This record gives sequence, structure tokens and C-alpha cells, in this order.
Amino acid sequence: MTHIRVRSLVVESARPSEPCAACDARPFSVCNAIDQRDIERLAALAASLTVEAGRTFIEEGDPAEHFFNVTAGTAKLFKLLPDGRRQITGFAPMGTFLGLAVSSTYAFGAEAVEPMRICRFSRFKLRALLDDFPAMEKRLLEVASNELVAAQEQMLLLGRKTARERLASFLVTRAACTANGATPCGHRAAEKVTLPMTRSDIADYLGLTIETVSRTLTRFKTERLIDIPSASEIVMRDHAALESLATGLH
Amino acid sequence: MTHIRVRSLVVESARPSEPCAACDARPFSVCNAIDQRDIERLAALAASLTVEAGRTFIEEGDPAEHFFNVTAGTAKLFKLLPDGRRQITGFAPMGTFLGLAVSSTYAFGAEAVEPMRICRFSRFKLRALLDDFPAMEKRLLEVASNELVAAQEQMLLLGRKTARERLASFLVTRAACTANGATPCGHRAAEKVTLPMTRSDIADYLGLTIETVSRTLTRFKTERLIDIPSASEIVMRDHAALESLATGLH
DNA sequence: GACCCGCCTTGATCTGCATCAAGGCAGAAT
DNA sequence: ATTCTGCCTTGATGCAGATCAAGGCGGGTC
Repeated sequence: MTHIRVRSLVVESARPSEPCAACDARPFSVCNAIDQRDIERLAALAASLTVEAGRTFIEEGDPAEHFFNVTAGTAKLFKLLPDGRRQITGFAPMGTFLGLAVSSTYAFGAEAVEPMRICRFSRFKLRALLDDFPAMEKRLLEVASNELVAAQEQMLLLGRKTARERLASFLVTRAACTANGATPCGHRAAEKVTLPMTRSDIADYLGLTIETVSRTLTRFKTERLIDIPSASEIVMRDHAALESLATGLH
Repeated sequence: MTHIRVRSLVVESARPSEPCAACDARPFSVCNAIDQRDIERLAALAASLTVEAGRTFIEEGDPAEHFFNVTAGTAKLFKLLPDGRRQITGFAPMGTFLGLAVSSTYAFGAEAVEPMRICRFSRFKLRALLDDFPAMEKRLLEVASNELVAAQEQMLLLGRKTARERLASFLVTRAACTANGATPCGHRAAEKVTLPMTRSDIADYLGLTIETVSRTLTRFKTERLIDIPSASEIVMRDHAALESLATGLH
């Protein structure tokens, strides 16, 4: 396998045969708005990259030259204040389309939480291609609308929920998204939730500190709401109680 | 003028002659993506409504049957917790398009801060019309992208900024949006900022309490950063200092 | 003009979460 | 096997902002 280092990311020469056709992420992604026979045009634009865990592949403020599609692994999206305070605005699992923005620079940074594979498109070229595929543009609007709804929910969490409610919301949402079968956001709540991110990431996502996250989780454990077999695994023991906590009922 | 009460909103029979053509909000709105000769098709779908200050015209959780366009006045958009805690997720000034959502129910409520005029469209009919006007769909995607960026900025504010930084951010953003000339979001910072919303609204927008908002503003005053000629008017005396406060520099 | 009613300001006190501090633990390197 | 290192947990203390409480102020009504 040939690797070429470009801007500190590993670029693989796009396999000529089945670049998009055999993509694991396609069923979860905006790409599936384009049908089989047109997919090659999209594939021609895509560069497949590998991103190692911990690597920042979008730098806030950099010129926004690319769109990305997460094909494996998870990224965290974040904004920073000059003194280092960080707000993680979301996690981007497989299938997530990144880089929607009208501005010419990225409004947020992105860093791999786990080893990732991403698909990279030239913003300029994709824009031209979108004119030919209104179905994909429609899909993008849907995606953006959904993210807007999620963002509003997160504002409610950050502005008005207690630490307990935030953690409960986080776990419940994760459980819904990790659900059995489909990886990104199925609809049956999972028993076991895997947390690929660190406590620090969770804290920065929920507007708390590491210590509060840790304490709150251990308190949930003593209250028999969850089990914590390992730091990155949570078992939901009382889903109903967590859900009502998440919605603000005590 | 004929008024017809419908679902506790005042509906005016759409003036047959110039419903959209002479609309004040059009230059600021997604409608301007549709050119002059097609605007009548849009106008045929629109109902022009008057909303009195304080009236809720979108109820969170209600079936989402309509899209709205704010043609005059300002609305607050909010989410509630069962015990009454409220997060205002944004203010919608003239030109704002409301109701983007894939779900069949509204994800947020909307209430008039000032007397408003809004343009109401059937979701179903507008969706059909959008297929004929890809330019408008593009515009919607742009709008949604911009709101997503704003939402991320607000998450940073809610999750990581201090009360002083939140108020400073709020004032600076308002100043940019109230700027001279164009009402919604010009690009020169205004000297005087008008706040049509109450302290309670500001508090619920910034994730604070009324008291903290009030105290912080009076402290800004004693520090000569602002003047407060009346409760709903703020004069920016030291814009630079407020801006650096807003970005987290002390 | 007097009263009322919302809204805003200001002061006193409380508290949930942050901060400071000290290990514990598990996987990686040697 | 031992040490190291990064991450996590737990405890003690502090503080920003919430809560509780008491007027002030301005605009509307009678």
C-alpha cells in the first residue's frame, strides 16, 4: 500500500476500482443521495485519508478548502478561547459530513478521538458537482436542519441543566446513538454505551470539569443507575430514571 | 381592513396586488433568491399575519405545519424544561426564516418580543415549490449553515464563558447586528444598541439569572464600558474593551 | 394626581460546581 | 518485573453566580 504524506495527513492513492461503491459509511452518509451510476463522479473528487487518534485535521480559522466525510472512527469538533478554554460542540461519528459553512474559514476545529478514515473533497469542485445533484443538496439541508435541532438541545443543556442532568442527557443520547445494529443513531436504546472520548472531552462537551464528570458518574453508580465496568464503558442499569433525569424531572 | 381570527393569530387577507413585491424584509430574506417574475407563485402561498407582543406563535412539540418568515419585529426562540427553566436559543429579527426541521413537530417555541408581522407558508406546499427553485433551496442551506456556526459560538459562550464575557459577547454581537443602515446584521458596529427584549429574556439567552445580568451591566457602567440611558438602550463607550472581554481576554 | 403593576436594581446569603491537591490504576516502554 | 505516563478518581476548599429579599422606577389606568 502506498502512502504519501500531505499536510501531515496520510493520503492513500484512491483505489481506482471501488472508492465509494464499497464504502461502509455510505448508507449513513449524504453520499447515498447520489445513485449508483453517478457515484463515480463523486468518487473522482474524493481523497481517502487516514487520521491517527489525537491528530487535528481541521484547524479553526484556517481557510476552508475542503469538505470532509467521516468514513470510520470518531472526531470531536471544538472551539477554543485564547486562554485555552475549550468547548466541544459535537462528536462526529461515521457518516458525518463536515465543513458546511458559508465563510471562507473553518468556524471550528476537528480532532480524531479514535483512529479515523475520512473522505476529503475540494470545496470548490464539490460545489460545482452539487448543482448537478439537487438530491444531495436537499440531503445536506436535511443534515444541517437536524444538526440545528441538536445544537438547540445542547444550548438548553449548557444553559439550564445541572451537572447530573447533563451527564444523564449525554448517556441517554449516546445510548440511543450506539443502539444495537446500526452504528450511527439507531432507534432502540443500547444497554452498554462505549465512550471513545476521554473524561476531559466529555467535560468540555458538557461545559463541566473532569472532576465533576467523574464524581457525577460515580454517584450514578452508587445510586445503581449505571455500572462502570471500565472507564470507557457504561452500562445503563436504570434507563428510565436516567431519561427522566435528562429531561429535568428529579 | 378585514381581520380574521385563526388559532389566536390575526390573519389579514393577503393583499392581491403586491404581497411580496413590496415586502420590507425581502432584501434580508431567503425570498430574494427568487426573482421578480416568479415571486407571485411564492406570494400565492404566503399568508401575512400580525402577532402582538408576548404572543407565542410556535409551540414546541406542535405538529410543524408551517414555515415562517419574519417581516417585521423580533421573536425569541426557546426551549423549555418541564419545571419551567427556559433557554432562549436565539432572537429572530426581520428577514429570519423559521421552521427548518426535518421532524414533524417543532423543536422549539417562538414568541413575539415586539409586535410582529410574519409571513406563513404551508410546509407541504413550500416543499413542492422548492423543487422548482433550487436557488432558494441553496439559500436555505446557506442560512442553515450560518445558523449552525452561530449555534456553535453560542455553545462556547454557554459552556465556557463567564458572566462578564457573556454579556460583553451579547452586546458586541447586538452592536454588529443593529449596525447603521441595514437593520439585520450590517457590518459596522453601532454606537447605540437597542434591546427590545427584557432582562429575563437576556438572562435566558445567556444562561444566567436576571440579577446577574443587571449587576453585570451596572458594573460595566461603573467601569465606563457602557452607558445605560434607559433599560432598553445601551451605549457602547469602549467597544474595544468589550470586544476583548467577549473573546475571553481579560 | 394617585395608584397599580411589571420590570429592573441592589443587597445579603447560599450553594453547586470549580479549583487545588493527592493518590490510584492500567497500558506502554524498557 | 519495574517504571513511567496519561488518565481517572477522590477529598478539601473556594468562589462565581444563584437564590432570597427588599425596594425603586416608569408607564398605564382611573
